[in-house]
Amino acid sequence: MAGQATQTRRRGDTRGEIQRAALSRFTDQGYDKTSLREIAEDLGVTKAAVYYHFRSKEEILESLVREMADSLEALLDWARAQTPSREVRLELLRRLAAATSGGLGDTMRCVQQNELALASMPSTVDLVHRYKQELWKVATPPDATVEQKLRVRLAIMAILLVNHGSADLGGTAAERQEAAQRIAADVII
Amino acid sequence: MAGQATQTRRRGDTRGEIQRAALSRFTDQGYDKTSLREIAEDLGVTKAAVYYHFRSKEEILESLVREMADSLEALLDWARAQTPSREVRLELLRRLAAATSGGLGDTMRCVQQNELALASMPSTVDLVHRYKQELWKVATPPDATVEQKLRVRLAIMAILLVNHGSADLGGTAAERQEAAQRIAADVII
DNA sequence: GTCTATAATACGATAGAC
DNA sequence: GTCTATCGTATTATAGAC
Repeated sequence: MAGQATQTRRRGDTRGEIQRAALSRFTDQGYDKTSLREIAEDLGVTKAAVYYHFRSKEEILESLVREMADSLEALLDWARAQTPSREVRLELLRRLAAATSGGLGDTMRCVQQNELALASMPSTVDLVHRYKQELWKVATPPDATVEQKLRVRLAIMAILLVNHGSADLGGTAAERQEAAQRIAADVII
Repeated sequence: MAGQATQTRRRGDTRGEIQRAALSRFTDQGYDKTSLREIAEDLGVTKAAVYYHFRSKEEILESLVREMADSLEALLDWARAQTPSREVRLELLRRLAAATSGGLGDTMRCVQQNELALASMPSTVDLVHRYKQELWKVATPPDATVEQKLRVRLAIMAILLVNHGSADLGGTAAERQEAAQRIAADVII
């Protein structure tokens, strides 16, 4: 998957292609187990070419994390502009599901899968942690108890969970998404 | 943390010490980012000494996975001997919480944190996958819908979630555990 | 922008002395 | 059972030609 091996080395979006190849590899085999040689060969260039577009391997992952942060920012901005209520929180979860069905979902999955690798990257550890906290915060009632906070986190996990893997649950992707929304609505106070 | 740096190189449980040091390192920094040199130095020996007790780095992680599997087996055996009912499933979750409060929890956390590294280890990928499925299976009603299956997985996640990290939820560890049990009871049909 | 070539380093793993 | 010493390999990253 992912690559295009040979030929087709004509387009001028090498930087973007590197990001896409890296996203795929990082998600499937992990950041540590992915070498720059693999990424380069996926698009038919050499390692040195990759180093023209990114100063380091870390910087590739960092660029993906920043894209995720930017996408999430829009969602957070919307939520912060609302008056907190249960209906707003449920709408936030619906919007999160919609957003993570697209490209944002792939990046979030990559970030999630490589949480440990990111934890030892000074340039991104704070960013990842901050956005996780922010998402929890806007989805949680202001006066929430410990149990209510935990409920919110589980609701978010339900949404994110069905966006990848989970095919072994059976049913279609749409059915799984609807099930996750029902559970989220049920678990949130 | 974890280590004892120098001195104290007297006891005859080097194999166990290697496992403990590896468990700690693998959990905190990840399997890939942990070198055998680090593990060896944690207990004040050399890499070569580690290779006397384990044939490879993989074998260390493998030994931890097998210990986890053995601990889980007891839980699964109990569950399989019961007549499926909601009360039995809730009791299973209580027993899971109790088991994962002890040493099993540390190993499960390590396995969870290194899911991606384990996925590329032929010797353990099947074992991990099998035990995850088995745990889901015994906790799920025989005729469960997609939504009910998802609910069971979330209940299990709630239990495992509060067993590590989650300190930022506030409250004591016991309070978080009780909250998780209440949510599990609430989310399970 | 992409190449070839290579430096510098760290790793997993082994051999053989003690 | 632990040591010293080392092998072979792969990696990240750089220098300089084109």
